Amino acid sequence: MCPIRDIVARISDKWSVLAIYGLGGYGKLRFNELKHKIGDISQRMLTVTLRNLEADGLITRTIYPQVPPRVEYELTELGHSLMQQLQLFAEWATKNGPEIIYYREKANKVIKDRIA
Amino acid sequence: MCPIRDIVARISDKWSVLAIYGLGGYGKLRFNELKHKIGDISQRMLTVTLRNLEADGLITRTIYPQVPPRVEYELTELGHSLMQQLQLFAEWATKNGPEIIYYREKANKVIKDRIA
DNA sequence: CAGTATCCTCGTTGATACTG
DNA sequence: CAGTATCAACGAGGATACTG
Repeated sequence: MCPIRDIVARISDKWSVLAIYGLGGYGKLRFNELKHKIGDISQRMLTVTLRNLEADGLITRTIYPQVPPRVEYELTELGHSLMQQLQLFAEWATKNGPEIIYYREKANKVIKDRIA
Repeated sequence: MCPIRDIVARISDKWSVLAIYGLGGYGKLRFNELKHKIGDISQRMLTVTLRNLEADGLITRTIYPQVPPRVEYELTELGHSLMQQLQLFAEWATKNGPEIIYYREKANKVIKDRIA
């Protein structure tokens, strides 16, 4: 319905963000290189995520007809634009994250106290 | 592990964003007022979402000891700060959303063509 | 190497019913 | 009014095995 809600849904996906960050920070990457940068992503989810990002015009997928296969992923201009937005948000999170964590732990403590 | 990832996870939640937007746009709101603004959220999910946001110090929850009960929710300063970040992102989405939608539909078309 | 195909689990969500 | 409690369903996501 709402277009913004639609975009946010795709963007807010954990794996999408990590993939974009990976490509944004290192430029062109092969499948397993990116997988290694992200670390704890399954092969399946990386494939799905990359296909979605490609369908949205955020990354390009270049296949080199070799054996063994070589596929490289890279942010498009649109992808870089999004990356910059994410970067802005990351700065906010870095600055305000500790305060949120502080409140969150304080709330947890209350719960623990109730149990005890 | 990563604190940013942690914050993003909470922020990227669909209902959290909509609740923050509701409170950001209308100021102080009662439970059912907010529920109505959001529209398609279940009572349960609104309760859960608001509790989480409260625990993170993003909103305040004020109970007025009356019958029937009256509870008001409002963004904290931290919540407003986050709201501004979301606003920035919304602007980006408004500007670039159509392009993403365009690519996405084009990709869907290809898939449909393959099936046909 | 870069996937695809399958299965299976686990968490999130929604519906429903009840309450201070 | 503003919840809480419970349950059931659904789908995202992980593990594994196979392939061009």
